[in-house]
Amino acid sequence: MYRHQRNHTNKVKLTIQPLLEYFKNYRPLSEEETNLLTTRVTQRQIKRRQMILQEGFVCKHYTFVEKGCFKMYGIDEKNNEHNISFAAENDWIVDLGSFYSEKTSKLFIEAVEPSVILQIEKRDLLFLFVNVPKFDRNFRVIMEEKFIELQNRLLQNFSANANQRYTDFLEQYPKLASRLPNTQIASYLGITPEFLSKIRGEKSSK
Amino acid sequence: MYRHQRNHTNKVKLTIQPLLEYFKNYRPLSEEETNLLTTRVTQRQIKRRQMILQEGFVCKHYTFVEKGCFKMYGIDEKNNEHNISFAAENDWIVDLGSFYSEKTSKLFIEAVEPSVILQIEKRDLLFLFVNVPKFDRNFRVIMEEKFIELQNRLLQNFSANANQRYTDFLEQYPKLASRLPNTQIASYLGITPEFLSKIRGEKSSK
DNA sequence: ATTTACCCTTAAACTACCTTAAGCGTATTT
DNA sequence: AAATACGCTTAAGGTAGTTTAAGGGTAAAT
Repeated sequence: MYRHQRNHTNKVKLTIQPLLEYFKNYRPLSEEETNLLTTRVTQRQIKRRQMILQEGFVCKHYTFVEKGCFKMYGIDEKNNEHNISFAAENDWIVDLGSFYSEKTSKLFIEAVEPSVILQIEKRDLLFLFVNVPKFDRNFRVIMEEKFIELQNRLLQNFSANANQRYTDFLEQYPKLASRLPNTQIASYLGITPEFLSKIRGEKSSK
Repeated sequence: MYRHQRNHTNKVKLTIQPLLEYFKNYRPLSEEETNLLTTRVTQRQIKRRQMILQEGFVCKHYTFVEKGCFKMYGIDEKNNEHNISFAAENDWIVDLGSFYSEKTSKLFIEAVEPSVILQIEKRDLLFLFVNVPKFDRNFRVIMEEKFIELQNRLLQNFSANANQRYTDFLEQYPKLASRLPNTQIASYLGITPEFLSKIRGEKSSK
């Protein structure tokens, strides 16, 4: 009964372990660094379809996904959603532009599954960057990885057709592909759900 | 006559000043840090259309543009070029994925103007990251900025049509727009030169 | 100085992908 | 348990952008 660990907000008993494990892929944190981090993150339980960022608001948190899955998307003038990214377990999600500039975001971040997250506010993250050089190091590497991923995606969007992009998505993110509805995948690929359905029909008939 | 400062390679007399000025936008380098950097960069003069990276080779250098302009692009199976990015004065250009993984690149980096660059090799950059925390800091911030820029571009490619994208490009990069041929801009926008020409015709007739 | 390569444009035929609409099955909410 | 919203599919008609081809202008290479 997780109700027992809930207070009147959506905060839950803090377990930072997954984040520490995650950092072991980079430069692992010392005990002291862990303590500095622990006092500066907040753990939250998020319901399906709950938004942790809405268009018109400033993105106040850098979010680490412990459990569940999120999508970040923008809405165009015809009211179509366009998925910029997904984030499942052990991944980050944030509108970095809004977070640092403190300007209102044009994006939404929404849970596609019931989720548990760790959040850091800007002042706390800056504190860590200033006082723990290892955070500069780790986040430099993390940002480099994210940048490479994003650049590959951009190139693929230019040079491959929808069928190719879908095929490659299935290969590259099999776990995401199996836990997300096709509508969400279509939006990520930059096509309509109807067209994805057609592609799927053609593929399976082969 | 710059011939006097050239040796048998394309190296020229080292002037690192523009890079130091550039770092003043972040955490400026001390004299000692400047010395460490200076011994680890190589300055080169690059001719128009000369390539500093070709598909099938490992990207060995992190490149800072002192003068001139470069494009990075991929070629699809129909032999069409797709411009991923441009870099003019005081900007970086590198296939980050290939640079760090040391796997062969799928990209080309080519000078679109006669250029002067500073290049750092991987072992030297890693040396700087390890020995000068300020480099971790500066490149973390640089990567964050690059990531934000790229993410905005991806979103725009999904949510705006070619006309919009072209209009926004002219606004956002007026200097690039005036020094690049339209064929290169079309490739960056993800459309054919013919279609860009049509868009331009429609715009100017208004 | 001449040649060659590149750049821009126009236009007609073509295609990948979108729009709209409708029907059906299955989660989710009440 | 019923109602509602969501997800997937099919299909017809529409549009943004491509392809191919051709001509003329300008910059680069020899």
